[in-house]
Amino acid sequence: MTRKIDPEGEIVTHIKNKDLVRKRRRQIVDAAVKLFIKHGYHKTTTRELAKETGLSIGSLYEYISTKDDILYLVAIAIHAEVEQGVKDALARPTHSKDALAEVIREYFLVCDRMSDHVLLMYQVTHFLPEKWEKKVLEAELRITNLFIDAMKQLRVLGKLPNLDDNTINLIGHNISIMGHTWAFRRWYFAKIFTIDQYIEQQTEFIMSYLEEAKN
Amino acid sequence: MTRKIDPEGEIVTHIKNKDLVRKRRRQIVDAAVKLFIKHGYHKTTTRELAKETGLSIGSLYEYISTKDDILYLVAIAIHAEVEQGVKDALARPTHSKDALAEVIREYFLVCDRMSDHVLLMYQVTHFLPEKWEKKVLEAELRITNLFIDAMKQLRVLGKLPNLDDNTINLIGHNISIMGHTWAFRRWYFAKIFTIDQYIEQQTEFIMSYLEEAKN
DNA sequence: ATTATCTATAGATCTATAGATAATGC
DNA sequence: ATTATCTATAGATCTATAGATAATGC
Repeated sequence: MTRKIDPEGEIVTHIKNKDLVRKRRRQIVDAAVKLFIKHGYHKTTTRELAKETGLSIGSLYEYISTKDDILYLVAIAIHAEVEQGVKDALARPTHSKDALAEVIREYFLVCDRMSDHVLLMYQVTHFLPEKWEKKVLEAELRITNLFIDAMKQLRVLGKLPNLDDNTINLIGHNISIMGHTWAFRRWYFAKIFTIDQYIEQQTEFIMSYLEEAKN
Repeated sequence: MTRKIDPEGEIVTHIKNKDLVRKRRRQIVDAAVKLFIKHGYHKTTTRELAKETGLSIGSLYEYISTKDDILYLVAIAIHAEVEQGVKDALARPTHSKDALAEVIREYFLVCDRMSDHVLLMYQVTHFLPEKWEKKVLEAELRITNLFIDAMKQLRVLGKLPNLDDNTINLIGHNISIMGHTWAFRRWYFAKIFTIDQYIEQQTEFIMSYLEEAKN
């Protein structure tokens, strides 16, 4: 079920050894995430990237063909990590009586852990070459769909009111964005909430709508 | 009441004529907004900015002292425009029986008109020198506070349940961000909603919480 | 022999300023 | 005389590649 995403196959390289390519690109992504978060994409130079990766610039350019490629690798890696986090939560047996709340909670915790990454995505997605921007938006949508599907399942079970699809879609996106919101409004929220309080309040907000509509 | 914000006083210039400074900076901002939206801040060169503004680079640099200054002028201008839009809505006599819904509606419409600007802000706020980033976040907070104050007023009038301040703050931020959401998830929402439908649905979402809590 | 890595640098910018020129006001 | 504007360019990068060197496998 957990479809393996292999985006790297699309970035050209002259290196024959596939495992090596994977390994080096992982190094590149790790270095890039660190530097992009610190200085942003545009202000990070390929030289700095090479240095942080531990390769020479020459070698770096054997594994990618343009600086944009690195941005794409980073974007995909971040989305994959968030997606995995949510999927893990979905796979785990639910202790809470409310499965949806459980998923929301795990997702918000992922967003909390990865808030620098979330901010980075908002900064740079738009700078990807169109073809790759599309891929990244698809990844984003895949995550949102995890919430939407969870709600649709509950709807079938009669545990949720019979909302129409568009409304459920909207709620899914709202959940997704409320996670991001914790990341990019942390400068404010951290003054009045812990992450747990934030989760509790937002969950209540979402649930109250889903409950009320039931009647 | 409508406090005049004069951020420009803080950017140094050798030009004596205050009116001229205002005029030229307005030109600069107009050019910059256009180019930044099109190519992003980092990829827009000072030469392009000068050309679009109609000044030589030399002259451009008489009105600002670094490229960052231009970003700051742009950020403040955009926030001022959004803030003004919402304030206008608040000042207007309410026809709707629900004052809050009216304000939300106008705000969302502003976000719809200015969605490119909203996206731009998410890209660049973090690249402002710290002192100015702070100013921009304050501007953002001022807008959010318009919603929060509107709700607090309703609370006093007994038209809203007696929610605690933090909860109202959170709802205020949610409203603020739902406006932005239309901008940065337009690629998806435009497929399933018109802006009017989006407003209606999100308003219902917010209101249902405020109503329910009343009981 | 083949594959991976490195050094050195071409070539293309980009920001910001110095110093010269034009416009404005007394 | 003072204020505003322009031209020309210094000085500093930055991406990407060519061609040389080192490591690996038969």
